[in-house]
Amino acid sequence: MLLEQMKLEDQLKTSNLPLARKLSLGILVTANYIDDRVAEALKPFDISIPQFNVLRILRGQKGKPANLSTIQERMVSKMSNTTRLVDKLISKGLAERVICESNRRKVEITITKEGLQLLEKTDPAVDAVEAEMTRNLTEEDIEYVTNCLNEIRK
Amino acid sequence: MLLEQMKLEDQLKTSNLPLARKLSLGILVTANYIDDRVAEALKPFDISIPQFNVLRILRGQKGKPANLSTIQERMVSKMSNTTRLVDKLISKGLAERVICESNRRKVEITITKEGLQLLEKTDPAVDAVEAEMTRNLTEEDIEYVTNCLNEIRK
DNA sequence: AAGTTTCATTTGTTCTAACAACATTTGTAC
DNA sequence: GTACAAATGTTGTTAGAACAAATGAAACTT
Repeated sequence: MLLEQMKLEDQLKTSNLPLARKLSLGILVTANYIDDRVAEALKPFDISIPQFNVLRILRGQKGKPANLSTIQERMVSKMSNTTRLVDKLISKGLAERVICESNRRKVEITITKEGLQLLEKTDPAVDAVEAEMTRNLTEEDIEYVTNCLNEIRK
Repeated sequence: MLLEQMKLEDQLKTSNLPLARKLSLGILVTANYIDDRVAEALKPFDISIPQFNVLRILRGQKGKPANLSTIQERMVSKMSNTTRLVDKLISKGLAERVICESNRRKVEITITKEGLQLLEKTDPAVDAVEAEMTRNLTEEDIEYVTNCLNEIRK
């Protein structure tokens, strides 16, 4: 499975692409790699990455309900149809949705006990993947790269 | 449009997330950012990013036809259904497909003159986006980050 | 040389994403 | 208070992705 990327890997490492393109390609390829690894770690728990991300956002609320726009603000990808994503979580019993009483346009979404329990099981798996992926990097490397990435998005 | 990411951006920059997660999140968010920017640059030309990537792969063959598996090896994402992606290019007149004579299981895909002309128009737009995104980084920064990304995928 | 395995691609199906149009509630201006 | 605009979600539709099964061609085995 990883061998399938070999050819592109070679291009990235040896070719004389313009630097900016090499970086951009490197980021895209690495993001894909991370997604694959995380998705694999989540597979035993029958949950997709977007669903997992929403669940973590809900947990991050620490009991305070989130409405849809809050979730969208915190998602990594734009997620045009968050409604149906939340539907999925609800149908799995991992989240709940109530119409907000003070502003009935809004909707209050919370994570259920089952959702929290699921995250407790997935956390170690995802943490392990993340730790393994960065095993060759020092703390300084990580800080440095993170800062450079922030510069790109400025 | 960029304001919508503020909340997540804040998390990334200020929060005390574990370093490995901060890096992983940073890469994913940046990859999304790049995709958005490039897609925007390609919009006037009515071509999606996957289609654009295939076209560039075909051009990189310098006349030598590519078969499907070659294309897949060079794509950033796994692309389960490359057949239909190439169909799209063909229906737009940007690529051609012939059955390989020496091994009739294979298929030979080439870029057409129209495809090349399209790329000549998109190149400056995409180059500009890439240059603009890396404007705050030095060559050393880029090399350094690229190497770190390579380490992650090892 | 007939049968089995492997290779390269295609096709079918199901699920998700993107985009736009719609609905409903709230806020504001007369 | 009625009218109009803005905020917040939902739904419809269309296109693309994921996965598995199927097709057809070449290679291997005995």
